Amino acid sequence: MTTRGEAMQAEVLTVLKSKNAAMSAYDILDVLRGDHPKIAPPTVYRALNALIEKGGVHRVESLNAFVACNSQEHHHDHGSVMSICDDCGLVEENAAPELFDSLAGILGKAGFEAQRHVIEVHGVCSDCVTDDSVGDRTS
Amino acid sequence: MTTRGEAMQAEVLTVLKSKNAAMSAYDILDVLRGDHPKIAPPTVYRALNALIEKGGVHRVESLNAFVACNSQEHHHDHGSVMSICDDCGLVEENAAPELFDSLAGILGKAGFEAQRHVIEVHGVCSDCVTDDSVGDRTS
DNA sequence: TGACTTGCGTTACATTATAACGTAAATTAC
DNA sequence: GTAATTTACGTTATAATGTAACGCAAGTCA
Repeated sequence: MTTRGEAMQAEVLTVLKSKNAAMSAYDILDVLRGDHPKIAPPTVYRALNALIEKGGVHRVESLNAFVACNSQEHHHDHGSVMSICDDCGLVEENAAPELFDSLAGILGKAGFEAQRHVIEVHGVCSDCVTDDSVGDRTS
Repeated sequence: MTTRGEAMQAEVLTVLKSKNAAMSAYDILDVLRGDHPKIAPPTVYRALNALIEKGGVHRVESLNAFVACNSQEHHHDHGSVMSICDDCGLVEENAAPELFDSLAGILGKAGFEAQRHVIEVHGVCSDCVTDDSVGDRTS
């Protein structure tokens, strides 16, 4: 195990944390080009994959994008539910242990052995629900 | 409302139904090129989108692919859980009404108004769990 | 039949992601 | 300390997925 690459991972994580919303790999790439004019996609994808393995970043499958995992408690063990506001782009993780129990029951009955859970709910966050205005979508 | 395009939708659905697994839009495209040598991506995507609206096809977000909805009962109203076998590619829909109640509770507390649920569980299906052999993955 | 609407086919391109290769950095052996 | 080894990084190139936009053909209606 080396420590090479961790500098880049830290930079990517900083970029992601500067937003509450998901960013595409190419969004991140554009930001990083400020400091690294010659940076290329594989560098970003490698950093992202390393961060995902460590649990510091989640991939949002339904957006083909990435978010920093800001939750103090690591509910990765039980899994978590992502809520995605389609209005402002806010992405949040919600703990939901009983939901995973329920899932395990349903799929276990079918003889399915679960390994990875993708639970992403699109909708409108509390801020945007009460906000009459429209078109606030970031980007 | 016109009936144009429904022929293509029917063809796409037939292709999808010929597999128990998810297919990418370009997989479908390749099959359709047999009968339609000059077919292009937008034709396939338009047919897929129309089929998805009607409920005959689901998009698998975590695979960037599509499956025919083979369930007789339409649990789309309550939503459904997709199980995806990473070994053989099998994709199945599982009814899970109590799970959606649980989700509604969790997100409702946070003030989130859900509109679309993406619930996809990757793992190994019952056939592949009991099957010692490996590398059976279709494609 | 002619005016109008709808959406299809096509071209071109945008977006997302990875294969592959040479090399530089870190590690280990000596 | 230096050579051998391993690791993974940067780079180039390309693959895979998805869509904008335009002109025209099919259907609709007067």
